Amino acid sequence: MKDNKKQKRILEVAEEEFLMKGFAGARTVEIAERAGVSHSMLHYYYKTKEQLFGHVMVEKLQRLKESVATVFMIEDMPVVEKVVELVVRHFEFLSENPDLPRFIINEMIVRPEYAEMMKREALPLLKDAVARLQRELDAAAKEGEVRTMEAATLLMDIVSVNLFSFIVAPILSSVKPDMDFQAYYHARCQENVQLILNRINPDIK
Amino acid sequence: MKDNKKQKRILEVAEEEFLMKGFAGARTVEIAERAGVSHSMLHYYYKTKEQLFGHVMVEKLQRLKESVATVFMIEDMPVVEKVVELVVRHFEFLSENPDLPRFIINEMIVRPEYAEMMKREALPLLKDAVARLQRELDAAAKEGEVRTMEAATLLMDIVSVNLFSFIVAPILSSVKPDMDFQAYYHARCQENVQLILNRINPDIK
DNA sequence: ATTTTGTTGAACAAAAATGTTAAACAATTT
DNA sequence: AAATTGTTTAACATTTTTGTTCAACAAAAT
Repeated sequence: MKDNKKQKRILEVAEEEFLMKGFAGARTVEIAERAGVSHSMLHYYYKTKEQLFGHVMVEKLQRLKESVATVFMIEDMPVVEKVVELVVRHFEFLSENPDLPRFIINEMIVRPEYAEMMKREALPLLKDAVARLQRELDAAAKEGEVRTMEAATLLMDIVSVNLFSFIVAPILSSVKPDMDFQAYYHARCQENVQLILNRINPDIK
Repeated sequence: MKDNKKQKRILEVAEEEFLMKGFAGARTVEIAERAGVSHSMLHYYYKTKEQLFGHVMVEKLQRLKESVATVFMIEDMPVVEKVVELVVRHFEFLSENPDLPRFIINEMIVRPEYAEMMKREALPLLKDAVARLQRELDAAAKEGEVRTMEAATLLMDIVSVNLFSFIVAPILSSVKPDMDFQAYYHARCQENVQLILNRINPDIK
């Protein structure tokens, strides 16, 4: 038929609702309502709330995977520049999916049944990425371009500073309601790049 | 009577349940059960789930305030050492309240009615802390002890790297089930201190 | 043109969760 | 000793939420 427009719409709204309110907080009737379809339609396409949630999860984990995959997509380039590129790309990914991390982390803790799924989906890729980065860092360290450090630690630093920039954004905006988000994000991304540069080589800049 | 032992127990369990599952996910019957009291007892002390949640919130915001207050409790001391001390104390606070931040951030987004309360409770103190730190940083910058930087940014960096160490801990432990948490936290705290030191003065160490 | 698929509405069933009540009794206070 | 407060049990009422069904109709596919 008409390309399952309504089914897609349900999924879209469900994503928003689940991300905002979590599994327990979201309401199927509200999802249907906001999606502009009848209550029965929702159950026509998705038997249960659980199933609908499953679809959202799969979709989201897909994006998380893509996020990790950006590490590989960076072609041959000096490791320092590569790290900067990594920070920026990760930051951009978060700009487009600002509340994905909060959602994932929460549902992993609140609903351990999904932790397994996430491990299967995202971990192998991540491990590979860490191993590659480690090799490059070690090589650069031999040349004295960067200090010796663990790739896993570096990645954690990158993710943590970037993530936090987004997690606190709603709090900051409630403090300063007239806050300029664009300017904030721009400044924050640069701050984060700086911080990570300092981290891999205290002598840079 | 016997010092409201049961009432306290209910609150304790409610805290755990709300922190783990959020307001929407927690169940009053389960709280009563786990607290070892009857269902009616719970409603005897706390009319509604909402009210019980309110008590938990107040308690938690109190701790958050105390966390912020540590900034003031640090006596006269060179600003660099003070910052190190700050990182360590904040890290220790998180060790004792590992899922408080996730809970607070979540409920702020999911239940905006509590955001107001949090602002009233924690923000004035925080603003004061930032202003004080800024003055000290500026003074130290004049002496060339640290680079010029915004106190708010520094605090954000501290909170973000510390927070993240805790947020990822459950994920890491699911990857390596035999992981040594004690060792992890110890290493992580030192890494974070290093990172922040680099941040305020790239020439240190 | 007919069959299948999508869609609604409205009512309804079932389940889950919250909140209430009353009787009985125990412990504590006054 | 009497009154108050804490506590349980167990039933029940209420509300909220999820999930079902069915009749009717629209749109698309065959």
